[in-house]
Amino acid sequence: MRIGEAAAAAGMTAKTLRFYEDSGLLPEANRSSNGYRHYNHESVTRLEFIRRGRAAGLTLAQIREILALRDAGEAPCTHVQELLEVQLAALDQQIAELTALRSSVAALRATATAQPPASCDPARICSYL
Amino acid sequence: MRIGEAAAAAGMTAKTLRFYEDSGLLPEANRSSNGYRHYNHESVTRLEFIRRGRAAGLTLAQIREILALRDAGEAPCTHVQELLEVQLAALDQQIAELTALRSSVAALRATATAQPPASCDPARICSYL
DNA sequence: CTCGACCTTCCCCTATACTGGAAGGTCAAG
DNA sequence: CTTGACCTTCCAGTATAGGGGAAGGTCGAG
Repeated sequence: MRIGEAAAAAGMTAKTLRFYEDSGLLPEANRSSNGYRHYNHESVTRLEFIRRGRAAGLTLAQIREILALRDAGEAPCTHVQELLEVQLAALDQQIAELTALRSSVAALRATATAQPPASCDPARICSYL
Repeated sequence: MRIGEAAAAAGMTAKTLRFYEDSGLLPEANRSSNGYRHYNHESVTRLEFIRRGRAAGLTLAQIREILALRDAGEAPCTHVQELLEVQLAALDQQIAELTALRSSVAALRATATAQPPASCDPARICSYL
């Protein structure tokens, strides 16, 4: 299949496929005599792998690393597990920080709501914020 | 205090402070007669707020919006309160999305961990990801 | 034979959040 | 008086993940 079809099958654009090829996530595509890239089912599987990795929050660099291991004939499973552990820890950290920030903003709102309307003088900086 | 000292106090670089000023996250700094910016404790508090927001995954645009509420001298307080509500909702949304992503990654890890090593066939893309 | 939908390469642009470095001014210490 | 550590502005580059659009080649349908 040609690039547009493969891209659609993987839920991406042709532009993205060329970008992935340039970025080393895809091998250089086979070309027909007219120079068109063509892809097979395996290519689409690889693209879906990339898409799922992105959806899981992996960077293209991380995905490239996994694919490189696979292409070298080495089972990436241990490496994938390590990457997932790292990703989980990062997410936990991020969620904790965001939750703390939410508390801060909620406190601001609580203070703002508790202010008597009379203190809301447009000429003043709303100091409770 | 001068820019380097304020930056160090907030765990940033002087470059970043100038960038934040240009980006509208900091008001134009007061200058000494020699043109040096100078800052006070309040400035550092603001910088720390920004840093916490960044650590929590907020964009500078989001932080700028929250800070604009702090600075909203002319805004009617009801409007300020509305904006705080919007910010809170945005934070809740962001926390929900991160939490969903975390579940997704945790599920991937669980599947990966449960895979018998024998199924990690180099000829296959790790199908559990 | 032309039309439209594809495809190609090429280069530049987007947004985010800085970072580096050049060229020059300021200031306290030795 | 010079040195070095600051500070100033301005211009340019980095990394990420693509997107826009030009200029041109290819192909099946009408």
